[in-house]
Amino acid sequence: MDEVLSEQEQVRREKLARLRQAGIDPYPARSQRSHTIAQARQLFERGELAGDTVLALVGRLRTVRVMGKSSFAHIEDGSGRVQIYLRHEEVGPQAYELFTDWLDIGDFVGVQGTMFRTRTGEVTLRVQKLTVLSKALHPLPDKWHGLKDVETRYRQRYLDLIANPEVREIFVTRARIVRALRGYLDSQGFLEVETPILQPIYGGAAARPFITHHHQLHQDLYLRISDELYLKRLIIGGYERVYEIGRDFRNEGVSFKHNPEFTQLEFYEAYADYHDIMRRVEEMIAFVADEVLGRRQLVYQGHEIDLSPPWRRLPLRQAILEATGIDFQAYPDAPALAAVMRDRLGMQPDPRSNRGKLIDSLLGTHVEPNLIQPTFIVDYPREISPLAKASPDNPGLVERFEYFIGGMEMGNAFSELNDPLEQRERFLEQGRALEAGDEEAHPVDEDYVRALSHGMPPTGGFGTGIDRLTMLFTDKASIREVILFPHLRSRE
RNA sequence: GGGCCGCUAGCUCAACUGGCAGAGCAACGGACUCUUAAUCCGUGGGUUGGGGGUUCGACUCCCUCGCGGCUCACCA
Repeated sequence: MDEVLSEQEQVRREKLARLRQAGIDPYPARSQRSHTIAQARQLFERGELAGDTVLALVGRLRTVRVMGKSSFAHIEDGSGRVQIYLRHEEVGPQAYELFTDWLDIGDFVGVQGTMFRTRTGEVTLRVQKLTVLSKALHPLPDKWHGLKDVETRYRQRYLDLIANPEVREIFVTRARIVRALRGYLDSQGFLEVETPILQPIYGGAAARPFITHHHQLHQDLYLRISDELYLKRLIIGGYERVYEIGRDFRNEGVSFKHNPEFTQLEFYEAYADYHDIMRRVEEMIAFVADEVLGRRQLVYQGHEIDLSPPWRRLPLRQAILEATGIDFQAYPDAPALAAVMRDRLGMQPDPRSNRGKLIDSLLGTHVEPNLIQPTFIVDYPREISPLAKASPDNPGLVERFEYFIGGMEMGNAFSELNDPLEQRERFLEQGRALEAGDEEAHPVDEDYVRALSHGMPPTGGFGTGIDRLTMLFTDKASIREVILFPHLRSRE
């Protein structure tokens, strides 16, 4: 493998070789650390360090200022940054030469010394001993402008994290959101479970799956598109409250709010209906806001949003009527609805769409972008909701809601269909759609129907995208900003 | 998949109507014992995303391929 090295890489390789010639291991296994940088600063600033206390700190060199026989630099560890100060007469000629000639910005070092304050007041470690912990062979991005190239930021996220501290914050916030969700659900008696990612039949959402293969079993398997059908089997099994936070995979287009793999929270609650779930969801999200932000108001893409319950509940029919003037109840079949969408709105609906899909596209194009404040859109068409219980007063609708914040769909829920015979009928309807070319229709899942036929209590279920919640809480317009390693096309 | 925009030194960006590819940071050499985007003097560094074409001459115009961004379609 003939690597073409840039000038700067060549220089660093030469420094590496010189370190080794001098008997210095540029990649030692062991390091000495008495405090994190944040701890050291705190102790010093509180006056809790005797002036002669020697601390051992570690970190990456981020800036270097050599001024003849003394030098300043900043090192950074996971907790923060601190300035270090080296004097030739204090560290000796060998260590001083190591610092000025063989080390570079980006290298990891260990330093031992005492804390003091410079004339300008900056807390600084006066170095007595300096060691190399890891030599970097590639230069860091510009110290002042950082790393801006979006493609490099995603492909080499570590550089993004090094150069752009605010990016590090995003993923701290993401972890806190997940922790808060767990905290809420655990406190409410939910059991966290893990269900299969490799599934013999996919289901629980309208999406094309990724397909893989088990060689020994000679069996095609699907990466799950949702956790739903397994979690409901656990309700059947007698757990009354279960949840799972995990990765789902959908073989669909990539966009600012879609990544092929994404993280979803789903929970299922026996003896709850979709009204109960709405109350729980608004309570849960408000709890997350309290935990993560310390308040229930946030700004998303310039919109001030208040997450305080109760959230608005708006029937889908009314939402579409208000936004478009079209009452979908007045159009009992797909061709009639498609015609009015064309004539009145100038839309060009896919002629293969069923009525439910047409209604859903009206929601997506004319309603969703304007749902800035938290809103539950309730009562969806039956034909796009094969796992939801029918509405008692309107057989064409189901007890389902989606919730929207900041113009984005954040999650989906319903009173779960627990009539096994009706469930089989719904699957058969889906099967016909699948055969007719709807690649996102559900396949028939007889094993799930059998599970239902052993009896599932009335149950409410809910799913929400962790990635989109993180977008909301970090004010990011693109899902790639909240996924550490978003999917990108391979190079070559 | 369609449309638009972009890709120039390790990083951030320039380069007029087609006329010698440049700056700052980083790097290298030198000066400098309280600097902090250190400063000062000097030096090197380019397949201008890949390939092809037009032209006396291409970063610039044309074709094509790759990757990315935005957007539409699609997508709970």
